[in-house]
Amino acid sequence: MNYEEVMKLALERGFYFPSCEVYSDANAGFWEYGPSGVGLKNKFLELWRRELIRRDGMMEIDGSQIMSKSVFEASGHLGNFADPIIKCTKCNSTFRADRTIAEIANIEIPESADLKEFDNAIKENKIQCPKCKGDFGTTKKFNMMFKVGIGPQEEEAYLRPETCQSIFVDFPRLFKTMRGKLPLGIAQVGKSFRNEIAPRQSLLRLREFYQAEIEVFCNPGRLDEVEKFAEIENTVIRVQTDAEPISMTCKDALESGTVPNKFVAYYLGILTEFYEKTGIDVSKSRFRKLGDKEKAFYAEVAFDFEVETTIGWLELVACNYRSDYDLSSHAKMSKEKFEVMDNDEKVLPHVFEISMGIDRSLYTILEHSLKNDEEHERMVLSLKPYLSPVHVGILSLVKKDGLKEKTDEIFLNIKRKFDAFLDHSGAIGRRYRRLDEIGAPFAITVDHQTLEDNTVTIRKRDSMEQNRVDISKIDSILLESVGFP
RNA sequence: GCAGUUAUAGUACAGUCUGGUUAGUACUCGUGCUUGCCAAGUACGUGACCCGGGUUCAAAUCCCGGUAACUGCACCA
Repeated sequence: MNYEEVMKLALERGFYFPSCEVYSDANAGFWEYGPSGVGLKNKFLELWRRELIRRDGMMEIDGSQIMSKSVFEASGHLGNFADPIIKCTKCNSTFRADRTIAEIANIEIPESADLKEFDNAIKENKIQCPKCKGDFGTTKKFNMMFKVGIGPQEEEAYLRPETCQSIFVDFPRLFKTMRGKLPLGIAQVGKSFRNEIAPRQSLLRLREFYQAEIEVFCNPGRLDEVEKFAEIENTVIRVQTDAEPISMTCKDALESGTVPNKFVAYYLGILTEFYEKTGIDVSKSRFRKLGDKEKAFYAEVAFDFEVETTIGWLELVACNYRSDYDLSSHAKMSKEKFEVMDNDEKVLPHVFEISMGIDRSLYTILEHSLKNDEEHERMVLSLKPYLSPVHVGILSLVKKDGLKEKTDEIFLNIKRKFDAFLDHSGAIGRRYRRLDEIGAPFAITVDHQTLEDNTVTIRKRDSMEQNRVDISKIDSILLESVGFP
């Protein structure tokens, strides 16, 4: 299904909707999750924990969203996360100063240069607005971080633009107190904040968004000593270095030099296995190797995990080899020691990052799962059962003759074990359709025969097929069918 | 941020050009009846003119400003 259909479903069925929508001063780039969206998100994260965190023996932390100025001085975000920007005084269009100067006058000025250099270059080369030939105002820095004032003195601090900085600054304590050993993965789920110039397309470009980030700390001298590589060596990943993505096993990716070492190949492998289990069609995915100009300022090698959707390729995960960029800057700035012992060797670990955009992932899951079943005139959200916000609908065929009471009783018995939804009202078919749209894989229906022999029917969402089972079997059937793989 | 388009119930749309009665339709949603396993029928019901200002006797409708969404450009650490 396309973006519009997903949007309609999101609005009608409580997946997500605009924030503060009853007020006219609501800002762009802020959206909220409704009950169905939260259900999906929680289960997605549980899968993430199972498939990546626990599988790899990582630690998970939960850090502050507001962090001190020094953190971002060290991380480079105060310097590099800002673009030099020029604004046309006539038509108000905004341009990147460095790029515009390079394009028109063919002069390369690094984006971190003093702002006066840009102003001088504009003056000397008489650079004008490419759109309207108006004059430019002075160069300003636009920083994408939200600044906040702490306490009555309004001390300068920032909302984090990525969750991983807490992982870096917490690393020394975690390594010591949690008896860390390299390689060590530390993960975090939480919100990040970026003051996007043009937020667009609901969950796809937000100013406040969820990330699930993993930072794996490793000894740079041992990137090919990865025993667990055997687990994924035959896993097929899709890698794009040139024009088209190519399917290859992790082993082939490594041996052909497409991926630099076993360490990186291992994580690309388990990441692909994770996404396969979300129901996203990984045959439409690619790890796109980024060129020097596209990479983030901290990245040495970078692969973006992208998935094809009806609105084009979407970047769901950034996989960056950040080397010792972060730890060495934090060590320098804080004057703390970030080196650790790896066997007999003292090393400043390097970092490989798997930075996942949760909101975009959820959108992609919805788009890849939503099907129009024309034969039965219904929309079906074919979510993996373990990701569905509602596991099972509990329905009475009719309300009367004691069926309602019997249905209530069944609901009472399972509502704490499963995400169950009780529904008595309206035509049975309509209730099935509603459950189909929020992706509930099963519906249990109580009918007159239930009162006679204690059996109910279980309807499957995708096939619409129904089986009659004993009430005592419901628990074990659901347990098996909606459990995580 | 620039340009274009748009903004009416939960959703999709009509009405706006040409200002004037109780803002209409479909689906949805709620309650009853009916049927008794796939959006049926039936009756009743809930529910909206994006925000602010102006013009006018009178504004959903005209004018100005704002906001948001969509498309394109630019931006995307």
